[in-house]
Amino acid sequence: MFAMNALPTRPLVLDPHGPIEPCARCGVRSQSVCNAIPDVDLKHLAAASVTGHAAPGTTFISEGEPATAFFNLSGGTAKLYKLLPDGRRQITGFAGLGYFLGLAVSDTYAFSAEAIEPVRFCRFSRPRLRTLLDDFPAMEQRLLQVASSELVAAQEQMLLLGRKTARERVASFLMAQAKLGVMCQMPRARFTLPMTRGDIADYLGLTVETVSRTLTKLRIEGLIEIPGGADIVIVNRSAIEQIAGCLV
Amino acid sequence: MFAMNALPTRPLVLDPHGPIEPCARCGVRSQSVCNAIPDVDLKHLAAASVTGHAAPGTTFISEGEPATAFFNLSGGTAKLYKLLPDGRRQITGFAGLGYFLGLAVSDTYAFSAEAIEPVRFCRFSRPRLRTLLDDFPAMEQRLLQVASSELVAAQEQMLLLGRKTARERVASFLMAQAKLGVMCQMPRARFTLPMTRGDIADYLGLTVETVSRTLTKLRIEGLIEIPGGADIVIVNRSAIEQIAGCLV
DNA sequence: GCCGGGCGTTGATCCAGATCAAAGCGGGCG
DNA sequence: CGCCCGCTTTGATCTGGATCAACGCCCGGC
Repeated sequence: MFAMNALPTRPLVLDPHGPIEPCARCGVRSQSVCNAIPDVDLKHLAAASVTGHAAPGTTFISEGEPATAFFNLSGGTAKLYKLLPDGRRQITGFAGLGYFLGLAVSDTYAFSAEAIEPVRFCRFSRPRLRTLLDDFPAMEQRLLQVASSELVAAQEQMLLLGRKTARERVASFLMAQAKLGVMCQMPRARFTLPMTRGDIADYLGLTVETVSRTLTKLRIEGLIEIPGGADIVIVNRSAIEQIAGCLV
Repeated sequence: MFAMNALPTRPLVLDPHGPIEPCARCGVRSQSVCNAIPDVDLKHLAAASVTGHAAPGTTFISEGEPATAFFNLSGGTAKLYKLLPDGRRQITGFAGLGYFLGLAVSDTYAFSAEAIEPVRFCRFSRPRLRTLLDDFPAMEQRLLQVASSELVAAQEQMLLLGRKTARERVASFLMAQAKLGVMCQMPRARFTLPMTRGDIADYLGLTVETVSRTLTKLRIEGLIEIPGGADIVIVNRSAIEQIAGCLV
């Protein structure tokens, strides 16, 4: 809950004698809004959603289309973006494991979502989710938690887009990627970027050329290594953090 | 609710025979999350909050400080901003009537808030609000609605900051200001900006000079008029909308 | 093996907006 | 009333990142 105590995280260990239901065996339930539903009620959760998938390059949510459903990612990564009429694109975020997609007040999606790695998801129709939320206020509470933390992330991104230099943006991005999925732990020194340079550029409000040049510069300075185009090794974490300009 | 039907808006008309309580007489209840609380329970709402105010220039929320309370604005306007260590500032939004402030997952505020017009607010301590939300799930639902729409606005602002030109940013800003508080109606052709050029610059990711020059250019082109420094008249709305690049 | 296309890098040049500088212009206060 | 200070505007110049251009690499299809 926004600034309230976080709900306890459900351990990944599964009860082998428990019900054999999709949701009970879901590996990402512990990381998603679904863990607000108690085990005994998982059948309602399973009944409210259908699973699906999207191949890389596939757009499974289109900005402006009627918002008929919500998605909960159970595998892969997607990019979320908005377009200007002339094709300029701003990626507003990358959605990974457990990410809940589709929060929107209006009747149409406010952004598009395209898979960049093979994506698997649970799909909730609007009425189904509404019913589910009415039955399980804890899930609504969890959604508010999620929305609040995304809001904080969005504000951080506004600071980046409005006031940081290219160098600071790239450093911030690298630190954020290093910390991905490693809650409350040391950021990983090595990781693989699932997105292209073009995606990074559209996320950071830069051009491909600037992203490439900036990464090269950091590499030449010995702050990072780039073994393969997509792999990054943070050699000097504190320097990158300092360039990033704040915690992030 | 995110993409669900909006809750009915409570009419401003007050029952003269109703209870004489601060919340019952609150002029902005109809526009705030408080209207999720039914009339008969207003005494709980009133008991959970205390009113306060902040003079222009006063910072009443400081980024990084312990998040001890939430605020609901009942008068005036505030700017919300984040700072970089060297003083660069990004205004993430302006909070007006009925705006709910303080949504944050962590224990500290993620942004600062400073009054730009005399601000009046209701202040909820965290435990009090938690109790209130547990007692009135409808209010939690309303908060999720609010958070979702702010998220959409934040994404729109990311598009602006990452991909729009100065001219497009200023035009978008003017359209947004024209539409402020005029839900589902025609935007006002004339309005007064409560913030300085510097604030606008820090909101749009530009400098004061660029904001000033861009406004002057729009004025010379006959698209707007600027009778006093703070007053704006939209002369050619469709042209401004077109420059803004999309609905906004 | 060869070809083609997407991605990434690097170089040269350009320009929108930043920076530096200075002059109006109110409006509050002594 | 007049001064002062903060806001705004305008002008001159500079520059970070965009744009334009070209090439290398990898990989998948034939």
